[in-house]
Amino acid sequence: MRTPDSGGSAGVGDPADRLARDLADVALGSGPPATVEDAQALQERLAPLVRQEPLDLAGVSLVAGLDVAYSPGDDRLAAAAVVLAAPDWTVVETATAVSRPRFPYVPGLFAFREAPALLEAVAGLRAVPDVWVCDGFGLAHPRRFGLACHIGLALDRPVLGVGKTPFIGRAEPPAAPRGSWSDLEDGGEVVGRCLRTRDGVKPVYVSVGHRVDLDSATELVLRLAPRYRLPEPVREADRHCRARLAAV
DNA sequence: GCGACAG
DNA sequence: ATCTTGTCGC
Repeated sequence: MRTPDSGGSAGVGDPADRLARDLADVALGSGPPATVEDAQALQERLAPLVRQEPLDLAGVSLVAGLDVAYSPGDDRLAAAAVVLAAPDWTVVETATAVSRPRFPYVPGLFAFREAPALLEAVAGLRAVPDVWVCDGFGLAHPRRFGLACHIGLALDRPVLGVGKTPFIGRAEPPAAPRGSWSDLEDGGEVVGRCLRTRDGVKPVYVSVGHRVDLDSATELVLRLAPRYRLPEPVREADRHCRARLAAV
């Protein structure tokens, strides 16, 4: 039985566990931070909890994709969580949630806008994916704690981020062939990878969210994008959240 | 100080 | 994110 002084791995009284609960509270609606400063401080406290570790790709049979779409007319937004099965990435389950943004769009604080709705959609899923793919960044973030990290810690599952346009850092253009990549560097450290998923087509940016490493993330994204620039989970999630919004 | 800035 | 036509290329 676990007691407060039993020591060892994370218990409910642990600092790490407290932070994880703070994050879940924020993400699930006990209210966003009151100020930009509070939000940034929360990210700084949580960033050290991100873990990078190899992911056994041979054991990956279910992959989830997450994305959000905004309504042109009103202030609604729709989040989608989709699950695809290996090896051909057929969609096997989808869940969506419609809500309103509770935090303004501030570069770097993106997650406080989208994570609540995304986690609401995730809660409607029955499957247990082996790894999750977010539309956005993870460690490639000013405080090394982007959306993919928020989701990763909230779920305590392997998560990686795929961005379409550069946010922070610098990367040399990868060679033209699909599979070529270059380091995305910021402040003297490698925070992600600039990866070419199609011959001669604009690259994507891959970064670690939680419980994966860059090599695993890169290889997985490549496998998830056999035909289009963006990985299938992200494309499907994008398709579903838009459809949900259109479906009044 | 100024510009840049995921979705 | 969203507002937006046609067009070049595989």
